[in-house]
Amino acid sequence: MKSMQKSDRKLVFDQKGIEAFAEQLKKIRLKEGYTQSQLAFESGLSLSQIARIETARINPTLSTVFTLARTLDVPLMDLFDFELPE
Amino acid sequence: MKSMQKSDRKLVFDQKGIEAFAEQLKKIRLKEGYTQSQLAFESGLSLSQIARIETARINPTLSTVFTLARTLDVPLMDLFDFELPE
DNA sequence: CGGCATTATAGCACATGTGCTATAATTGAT
DNA sequence: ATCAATTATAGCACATGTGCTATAATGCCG
Repeated sequence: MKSMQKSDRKLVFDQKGIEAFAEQLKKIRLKEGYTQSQLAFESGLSLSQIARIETARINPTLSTVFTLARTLDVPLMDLFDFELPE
Repeated sequence: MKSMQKSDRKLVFDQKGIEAFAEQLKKIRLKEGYTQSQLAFESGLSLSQIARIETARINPTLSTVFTLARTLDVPLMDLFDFELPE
């Protein structure tokens, strides 16, 4: 049969970049002294979402990242203070 | 009938933040001397997507933003060098 | 004004982000 | 090794990001 093929148009999922961000978030979360659970609660994001981001399973939206920055009370730039791979 | 109601769980769409980012992207795109069309072509993103981002109609993903930063050849931080509203 | 480039909208199909809930796996302290 | 806290996975439903194509609106220069 013909199917099960994925569409051929390539969507954007930058695994390397997403991993770099995951690392950065974790670093800052720990530095600011939050558990994933606390961060989830205080931000209003779901715990599963925090975990998925830190394990680089998803490609979060800007709004989500903005929420994280506000909750962690760090300048937005801090979350992006890393070298973007390739 | 009962429906047409939106789900009550609130998803994240940070209109203010998204607008601030839209502005920042446009500023940098112009400074680097790109038209939306060129940026779309060189990045591999669709032109409609670029327009939707700069008019703050959508909430882009990190991967999309990473692609933009690479194409514009600016450090990631530059795209986030603005004050996050509220 | 006319014509061209640029930007903005729109609608569809498909892929995926997000919340929710539950469960498993890992870690740390004693 | 046990117990508690923390982190990671999983699956569902729903909302929405993205590519594509086409068209409209705007800007700009002659």
